[in-house]
Parts: sequence; structure tokens; C-alpha cells
Amino acid sequence: MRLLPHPATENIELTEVLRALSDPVRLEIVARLAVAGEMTCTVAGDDLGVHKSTASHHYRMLREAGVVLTKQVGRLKYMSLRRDDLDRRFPGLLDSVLNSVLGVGRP
Amino acid sequence: MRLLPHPATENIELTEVLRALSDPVRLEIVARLAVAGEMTCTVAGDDLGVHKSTASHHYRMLREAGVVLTKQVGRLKYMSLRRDDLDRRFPGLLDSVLNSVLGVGRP
DNA sequence: TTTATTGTTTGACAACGATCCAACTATACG
DNA sequence: CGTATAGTTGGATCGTTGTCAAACAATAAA
Repeated sequence: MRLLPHPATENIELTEVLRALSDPVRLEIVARLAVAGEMTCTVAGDDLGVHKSTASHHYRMLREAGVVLTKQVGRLKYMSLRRDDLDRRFPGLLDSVLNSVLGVGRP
Repeated sequence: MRLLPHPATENIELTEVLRALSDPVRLEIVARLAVAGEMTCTVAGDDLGVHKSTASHHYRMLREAGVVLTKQVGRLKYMSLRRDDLDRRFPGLLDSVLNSVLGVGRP
């Protein structure tokens, strides 16, 4: 198991997070991660309506913005929301976004 | 006094709001409006480090995304945050963003 | 070792966006 | 009317981004 490169919590930038969340495809991915927790790229990207290379591009955007954490296990890559990191840095932001997308709050 | 064209509250899209807030210059404008309330474009755009036409471009982005309301009085245009509209549509979102930018909550 | 699975990379392309400059419009003020 | 003020628009430029397709890399399974 190995971790991919991610920005440290204190280096997560608000504008980059907002930018990352401003794409419908990425917002859908984030919503799925919020509901189902950790999941592989294939599952997260199922039926998104975009090519798998496009989805891969979005995974990278999310990771580099500090929104998701990705760890590799074998040939699978598991993504999960960096909820605690985001909440420490921008309190309430992710919750309000998820609330608007999902119509519910934190589980 | 006349109002410029704006999206109705129910037509404000989350991704467009996030996109509008994801630019540093626009975020600074929004922060100023949050602190000082209604202000003219000239005041809101003072010392932003960009050309006035660039600032004008940003005003438009913010207006079309539903973030600000613009009304013209004589040759002045007054901008203000659509706090209530945004809060009804995406509860807590603007507050959390402003909180992260300004380090304080709603006045 | 061959084959299948998982995901990334590279290249190409079109669209968008941030920026500046110059010209323009509209309103107000002498 | 002539001039200053407030802000927008159009053109040009340059970088970014969302997309697909094809090739690739890495790992697991047969």
C-alpha cells in the first residue's frame, strides 16, 4: 500500500478547492465519495458519462486540490474525501456543499 | 434606478457559484462586499492589481453566477452580495467561504 | 507466461478565461 | 455644449481545461 503525492493540510488553498468542486463531474464524484466512503476509481467513475481518461484527469484535479486522498493497493486506487483536513482548514465548507448536492448533512 | 439582468434565485447553480468564487480577484471583491456592504464598482475594484476592464469582466462573472446584485443609479453601479438568496439556495455556503477568507462569521 | 484489469499518460482539439489596451457609451457637471 | 467620470465592449494574446482516443504501465489471475 502506498500513498500518492498530496498537498499537506496547511497548503490546501481555498480557491483551488472551490475550483475543483466547480465541475459537475467532479462534484458528482465527491458526492459519491461522501455517500459511500472510500471507493476505487472505477467504482467512483462508473456511469459518469465521460471517458475513463477524462475521469482520471478529474481524480488528479481532486487530489492535487486536496479534496481527496488516494492510496494504491495492488492495482486498485482507493479514493476518499479529506473531510477532516478540509474541515480543519475551511470549517463548514464541505458540509454546506454536500448539503446542497445531496440534500442532507453529515451522516 | 434600474436593475441589471440577474439569474432568479432558483436558477442559481452551485457549480457556477463555486466557479465564480474560485478566482482570487473575485474572492477579494466578494470579501470587500461582505465587509462594507453595497459599494460601487470603482470602490470594490480599487487596488485589485488588475485593469479596470478586467475588473469589469469579474463583476459580470459574479453577477451572472448569482453572487452579486447590481443596480445602476445615475452613472454609478452599486454591487451587493446576494446573501439571502445564496443562503436560501445553498445554506451555509457563503458563510463558510467568508469565514475562511475573513476569519470571521456573519456580522 | 500469457491475458485481463485498473488506471495513467500523451497528443490533439476546441472552448473558456484572465488579462491588457483602446475605443466606446452613458451620465453628470460646468 | 464641452468635459470629466464610471463602467462596458471588442480585439488580441496566452495559458488553462474538459474531452476523447490510443498507447502505455503495473498488477493480478489463469
